[in-house]
Amino acid sequence: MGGVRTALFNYLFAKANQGKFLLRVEDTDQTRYVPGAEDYIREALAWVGMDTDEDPWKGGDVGPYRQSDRKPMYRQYADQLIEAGHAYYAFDTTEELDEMRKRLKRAKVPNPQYNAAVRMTMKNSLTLSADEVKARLDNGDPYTIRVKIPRNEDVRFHDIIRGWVQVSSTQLDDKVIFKSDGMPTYHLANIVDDHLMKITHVIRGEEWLPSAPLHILLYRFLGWEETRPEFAHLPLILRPDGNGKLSKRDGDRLGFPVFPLEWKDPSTGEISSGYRENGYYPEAFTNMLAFLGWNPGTEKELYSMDELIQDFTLERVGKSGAKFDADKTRWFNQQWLRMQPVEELVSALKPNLEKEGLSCSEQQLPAYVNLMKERATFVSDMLEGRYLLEAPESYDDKTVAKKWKENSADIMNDLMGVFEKVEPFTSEALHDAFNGFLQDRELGMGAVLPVLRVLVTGKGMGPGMSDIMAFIGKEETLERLRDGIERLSRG
RNA sequence: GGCCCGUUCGUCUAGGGGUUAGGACGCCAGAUUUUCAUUCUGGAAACAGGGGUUCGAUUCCCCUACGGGCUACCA
Repeated sequence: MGGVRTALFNYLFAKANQGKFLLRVEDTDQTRYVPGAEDYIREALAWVGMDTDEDPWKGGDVGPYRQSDRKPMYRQYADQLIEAGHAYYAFDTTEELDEMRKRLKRAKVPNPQYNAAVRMTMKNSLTLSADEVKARLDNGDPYTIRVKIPRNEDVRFHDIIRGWVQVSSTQLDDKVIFKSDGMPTYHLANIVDDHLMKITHVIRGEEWLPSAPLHILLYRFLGWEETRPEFAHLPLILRPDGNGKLSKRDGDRLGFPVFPLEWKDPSTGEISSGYRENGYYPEAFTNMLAFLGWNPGTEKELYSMDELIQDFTLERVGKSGAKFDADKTRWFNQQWLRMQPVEELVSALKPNLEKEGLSCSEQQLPAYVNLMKERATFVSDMLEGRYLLEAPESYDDKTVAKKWKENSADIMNDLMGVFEKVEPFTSEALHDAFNGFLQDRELGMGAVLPVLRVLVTGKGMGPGMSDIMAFIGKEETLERLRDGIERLSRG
């Protein structure tokens, strides 16, 4: 959901500014390839209603839209950087790098990195002779290409959300920008692609803030400063238990889905539940996500996607991380459920009823929904009203224990007599008949109604009884009463 | 450890040099409803701490504390 929110903010910003929203798949790390992930992303975006203007499937003017398909495009920029003296070949093995880090750690170097201070002690084209470098290259020895971070220079850049950020280049390391497998790392690929694809705004999570100075430097080294996109680093979504940022690995352990759609990890087979499968409206999900870090500055909280587009600005995005709140998410869903037209709720409820083996006539469905929707957060909550469709199999123990008295059977029998004469069997008529009965017999509501309810529905709570009885009809009502009286009388 | 970012009710947040510091979720109480839910009314609940600047700081600056992020041939 963190990824969905990042996409959402990008989408809203693009749409609010008459821009285009394009999807680029950043799959430069082949070791992390996950089958099905692309389709999942596509489906998730479709579910929440973010239409892409250009993407790997649809194509567009600046494709391809998958970095693995753009592989041949990157090398020349790495070479350009080497030629300009902003990058160099590095031949260090993993073991040598580990050793270097251990060495720095032992020496208690405050900032142990592959940087200006150590690069002259490593195996790279800065330390090796030109002949040796050429020999290694010709020989096909594995190598990476690293940026040569300038010494002691303040890198300053403006972030739309955070204002001016300044970092000393001394803190930066000579990041690998081109891997030994021939693929660029994120840092290079991202800059090259954003430039080539004419990206105007980089709106991403705060976890990227520390590498933003590197990106600024790369734009400069590549000579693209003039057209460099603007940056906006979004605050992170934090775990409700206050322990770090929300991550995929949190799965359902926190008691709520962290995935928009159900996700089955193809390697472990582990299933993580999704908001969609849990009965959330995509509108509620989006609404909730938008308000994690953004607000319109008014008291309006219920926002459709179109309204979000209308009111969204990056200036109103906050700076601090937001703990995810599952209760509020449910509340958003409840609100969205209520805004649904009855027909929508009817068609959403149908499959739920079927799954439970319940059937309800088309004519009765709207009435069912109207009776139950006020007390539902999810469509499936309306199943609570199953007693509208079938006689109860058991009676709520608590209500029976508290309300079923010696004379209850007699009272109910008399009440049946009253209901029998109600014609037509409407809610209003039943209401009047019932009240008349209470008056005649000088009985209190509390003594009679709960008993009536438990007999007819089996429950201790629910919508108004006259509505329920009118819904199920005279015959069924009387039958349930007869049946219930008998069963409870037997104890 | 180093660097970067952040800090208003429990949570999401509004606000911004002088306010009874506002709203929402959740919680509690009352009203309505026989009940539950809904609805309505009310309530408890916050400017992390210390220094400055100022007539006046929650708001501006610094320090500390706390939280978070990054520190890979991952993104």
